[in-house]
Amino acid sequence: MSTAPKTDTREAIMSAARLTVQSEGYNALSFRDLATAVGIKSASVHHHFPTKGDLAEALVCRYSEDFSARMAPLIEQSFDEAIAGYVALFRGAFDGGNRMCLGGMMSAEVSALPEPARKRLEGFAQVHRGFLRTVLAKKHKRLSAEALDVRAMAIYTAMEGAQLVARGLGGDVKVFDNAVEVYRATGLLD
Amino acid sequence: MSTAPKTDTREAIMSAARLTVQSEGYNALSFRDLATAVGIKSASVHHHFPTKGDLAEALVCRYSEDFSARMAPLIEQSFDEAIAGYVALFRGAFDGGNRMCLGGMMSAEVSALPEPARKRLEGFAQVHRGFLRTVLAKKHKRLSAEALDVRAMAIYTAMEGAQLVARGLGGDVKVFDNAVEVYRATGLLD
DNA sequence: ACCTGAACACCGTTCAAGT
DNA sequence: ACCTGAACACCGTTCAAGT
Repeated sequence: MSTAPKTDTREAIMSAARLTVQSEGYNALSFRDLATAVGIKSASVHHHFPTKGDLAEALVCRYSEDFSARMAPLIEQSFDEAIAGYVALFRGAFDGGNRMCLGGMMSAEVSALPEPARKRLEGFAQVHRGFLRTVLAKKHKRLSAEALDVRAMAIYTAMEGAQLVARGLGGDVKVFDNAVEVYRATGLLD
Repeated sequence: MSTAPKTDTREAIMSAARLTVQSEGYNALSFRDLATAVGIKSASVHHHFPTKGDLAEALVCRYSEDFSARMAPLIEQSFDEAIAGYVALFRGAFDGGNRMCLGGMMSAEVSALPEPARKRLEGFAQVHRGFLRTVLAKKHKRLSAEALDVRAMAIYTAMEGAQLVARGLGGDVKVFDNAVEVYRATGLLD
């Protein structure tokens, strides 16, 4: 297999870092805490990720891949099911800890990111736009490619906002659910 | 007058801190940089704000007041004008630097905030809910108070999301404008 | 009341050194 | 290749000391 066990130190660092970024933020991420979590010393983390910015880039890249993989099976489903599944991916952040989409968190902290990591953030937005464009295209056969893209992005931004605000209010899933229900009722998710 | 000149050190600290939080984030805010900006020493900042958390609380509180003051004149206008004015308040963040709503930024970094500051964040959400509820009530005479509240919050979350994502994509106002246009076209802002 | 220098335990990063 | 201790300039915070 080309995909080895992959339970090595580098993977352990990324795994621990991802959770911390989602719950505390990138600026709150510490190489020393990370090192302690995986059982090495702070200086050793730099062997796998020369700078914190390099780790940020790897994290956004990996998160995009993971999100993409979880959206993939939804494409074959009906429009309503695909949208519901997409919403569920964001809603899942509230299960077990007040986490947040890593893309949304990094968007807030973009000023701390080096250029390569910012590019990955654009890639993350592309992943959402691409998925939603495909889903929307099923239902809106007459919309132009541009119109589908713009509409796709609006759904993505609305989901990030519902998650951001609900998180700020103590991880109140009700706030998230209520917002999504209005999105649906008013037609944003049609 | 009860409102004195107010150009004292405390105000200077809050003013500088607000801009830094909006552009870099709360976790990136440094007491030492703040001290340098206002011409005192790091330890002196603690005389005005004992802890960083106290400063956070004061910042969210003040920001809520300012936002509320800027929304107030919109209430007397027509529904469309009020919504347009509300959207403009969020759009203004992109003028001069890639800033972000302080409430949105603090929502992402909520884990770093002490309880009193989190309460102020709830107050900030209340300010938006209260304003939008009043505006929506003009148009939707038959909606219940609860329905108006939920709808108001959904508009607030959608605006925060459009700003968050646009900021993440390099402060691209086009992303923000496009998202708002879809919000409007689909009926979320009706 | 308002400010300060010095100390504390933190932070990312670098580097020479180990295996 | 992978790890380490020690050093650097940073961070929030505390405190005794100044005016």
